Amino acid sequence: MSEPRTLRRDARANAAKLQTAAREVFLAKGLDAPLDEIARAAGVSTGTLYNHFGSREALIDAVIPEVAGARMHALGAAVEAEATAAGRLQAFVLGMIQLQQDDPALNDALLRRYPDAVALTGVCDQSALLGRQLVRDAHAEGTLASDFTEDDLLALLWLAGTAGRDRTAPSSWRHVVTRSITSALSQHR
Amino acid sequence: MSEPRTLRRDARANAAKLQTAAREVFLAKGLDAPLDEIARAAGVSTGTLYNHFGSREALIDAVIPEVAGARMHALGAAVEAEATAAGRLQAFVLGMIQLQQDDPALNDALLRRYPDAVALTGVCDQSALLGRQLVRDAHAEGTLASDFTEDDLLALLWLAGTAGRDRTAPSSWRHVVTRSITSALSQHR
DNA sequence: GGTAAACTTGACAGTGGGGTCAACATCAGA
DNA sequence: TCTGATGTTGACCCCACTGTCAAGTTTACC
Repeated sequence: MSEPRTLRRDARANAAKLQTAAREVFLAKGLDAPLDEIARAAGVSTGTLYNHFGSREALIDAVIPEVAGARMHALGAAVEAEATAAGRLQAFVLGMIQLQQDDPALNDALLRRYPDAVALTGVCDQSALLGRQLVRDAHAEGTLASDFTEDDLLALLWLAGTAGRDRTAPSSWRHVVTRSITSALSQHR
Repeated sequence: MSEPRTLRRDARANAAKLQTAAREVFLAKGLDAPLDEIARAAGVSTGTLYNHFGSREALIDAVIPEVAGARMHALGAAVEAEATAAGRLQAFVLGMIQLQQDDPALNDALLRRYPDAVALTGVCDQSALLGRQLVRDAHAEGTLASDFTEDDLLALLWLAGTAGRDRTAPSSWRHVVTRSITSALSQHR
């Protein structure tokens, strides 16, 4: 791969089929789905997959950032709609948790399980930055306990993501996690 | 295995070496350590390990409940020493988290990663019962928010255990988790 | 329609674990 | 000391997955 700038028609079709299959399989099963399965779903051999993408990370990067970006964008809009910094932070946290639960791939992305997927990592970095900003805003507004730090927010989301990945998690992990943020938000003195 | 009630001297020695090795390796690396490694540490082949114990679960059960029981017992004593139900609950949570962090094997046990290790599961059940009782006591005492349930406590410990297992966990997960219980304890109206 | 370049295939090797078994070794007791 | 019951060995098979490559197929262009 790489030298010829235009792919042969069949090759282009295969690449497209692979991307479609990858999107589906990744979204359904998470970013650690067997590449085998993606190749099979695309009706192509694993060799072809490697020929086109060379690594799991590259395949992820070719497919997931777009989806993740769109989802994050939508969440960003919902967050903006809130009137107060406290409201925005809460909307952000609940929205992120929702995204993580709905979509194993996004969850894996946010947990940074594949740091070599650079494009995807970029999307996550942005969302982390947004989260940090929301924490700062809420602090400035005086509606977030000052000992709830930016890192605490990221840890909270990490916990939620990790719990969401694990089928053996007791279901009330949600209570525990959300209590942590809501209590920090209601302690505005 | 099984019919002869007295093992040959060398066989007994091997079983003992295996138990010692298993204790060490399990405590150091968690209950999912390769059995290979345990056999090697005992100076014995994997066949011998299987000959004596037949499965990972059986080996775990032969070795870990004793340690786990002792640790839990010590924690129980420390908890008893507290004057109030709130104090006992807090001591229990912090103590459990400490145990989970200090000892991957105990952590795996409490997360019930090997439910077929029945003896071990028994020990965990007991500690769960103690936790539930402490929640009920604190509710009765009026020092624990009534929407913090027994299941919430178990979920909290599950979260802590899971975070502790994962080297990629952001370190402030501890803040997040402990805030959840401390806020529920300080909301006694 | 023939040919070279581009592409695909699938069998294969590698990894890292679980578990088995026929052949070999050792022990205990007569 | 000899023998058979008891134990042990480690090569071997299994699984699921990653990644490679020589041989075969298809396309694009003359």
